Amino acid sequence: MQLAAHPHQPDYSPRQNAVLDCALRLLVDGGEKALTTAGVARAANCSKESLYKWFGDRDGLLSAMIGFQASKVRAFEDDAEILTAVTLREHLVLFARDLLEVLAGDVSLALNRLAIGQASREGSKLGSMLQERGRRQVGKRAGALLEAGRRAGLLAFDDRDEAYDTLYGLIVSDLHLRMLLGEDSGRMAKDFGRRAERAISAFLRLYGHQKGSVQS
Amino acid sequence: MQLAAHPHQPDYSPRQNAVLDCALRLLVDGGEKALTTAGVARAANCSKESLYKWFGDRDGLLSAMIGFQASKVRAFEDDAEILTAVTLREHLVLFARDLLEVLAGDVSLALNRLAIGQASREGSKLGSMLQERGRRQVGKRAGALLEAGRRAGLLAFDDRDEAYDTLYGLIVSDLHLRMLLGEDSGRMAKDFGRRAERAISAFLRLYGHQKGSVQS
DNA sequence: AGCGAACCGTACCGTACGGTACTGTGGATG
DNA sequence: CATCCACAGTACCGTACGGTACGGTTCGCT
Repeated sequence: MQLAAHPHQPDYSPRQNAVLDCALRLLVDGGEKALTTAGVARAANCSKESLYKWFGDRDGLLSAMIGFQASKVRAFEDDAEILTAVTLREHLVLFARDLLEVLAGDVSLALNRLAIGQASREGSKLGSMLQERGRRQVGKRAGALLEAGRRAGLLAFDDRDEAYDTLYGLIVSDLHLRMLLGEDSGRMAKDFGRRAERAISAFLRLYGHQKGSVQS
Repeated sequence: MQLAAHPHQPDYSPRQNAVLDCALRLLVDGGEKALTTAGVARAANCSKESLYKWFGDRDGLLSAMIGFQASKVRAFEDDAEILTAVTLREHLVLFARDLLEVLAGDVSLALNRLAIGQASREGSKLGSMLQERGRRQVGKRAGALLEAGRRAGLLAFDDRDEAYDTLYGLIVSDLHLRMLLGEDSGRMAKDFGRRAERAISAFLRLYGHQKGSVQS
């Protein structure tokens, strides 16, 4: 039998999605402080009563926003093509660039700031939600890529999670945190290409199976 | 009269430092939401009026808290001893462990959450303050270590900042962000040793001079 | 046309917070 | 002892927000 596409997700109506979109825009522009129920209602041309009817309370709205945003990221399945040393490198670099651009996105930054702000009090679940919906998805794509590279004899590692952790660190380092702290993300976005190349070169030197290191 | 030790820092009185300590404790326990002026005054047995007299307003209090906490981290100057491949590795592993433990500290986590939460609105300056006081200090220590390693012929790199960026990424990866998002820092703290060893091994494979495999 | 559900707009309530003003008090100084 | 000062404690004010209630309107259904 066929399972529902998103069993865990309430999957709101188009109207409600539009409201969530407005709420996200509001959050991006003004931070969490600007995300008031009255503000969302005004921006989305809906009533506060409807907000509470649809999302329960403010926390419900926040959770819905995260779920909504996560539902917009496409799975980006890598088709199983024949990997060579060159194509693997290309795929890795592409992955690195995509990852950096996702992390630098203003919506991503705003949601991460929101979840981090709520992480202090117990039982917020926003952090784990973002972790689950965000990083796990990205990690799955990277994991498949690494696995394919190993099957093709191009990569050598024992623990896939460990290799992915190294890959992630080489690509991102503390750049994500610095952007979260307010450093201008647009200014550093022009270095993403060079950074991705650098990180993948290092990763391949660490985990590549061929003897001589290759670089472009 | 004796000059102040830190010209850039207001350098508050002992009483005010005690108040800042109470405020930090409050922030660690309950997050930013719990850090109210009335709460700080109650916890520190002082009056709100004194708080405003000493720190101006709430933002001044937050800045003072960051400055106060930063003033407590010691510079940790590495003495210029003769580096060998073994001692360099030991120093790097020690640095990695220290870095991880600092990042996992509850005060550090709370302050980073605070700064990130304030980063959305313009002109907060808290993020850059934390960046300046925190990472720059750590980076200076690491930079000196890397430089010493290069002078001793044990490391090979052109750009010190780039090498440090790689080192940082290998050590921390997304662990800092995950802790900021609420993941239990205590549970993962027991892996810091293994993680530090792993990261330094990888770093030395990338930048070590004893074997081949070096290029720009 | 009649009806009811969904919903918008707004007014309202309780609360909590940032910031200010006032009063009392202990302690130093002359 | 008289004076001054820094401070604690508290009461107070304006505001803003989360959440609720209610009247009016649209729209689909019978």
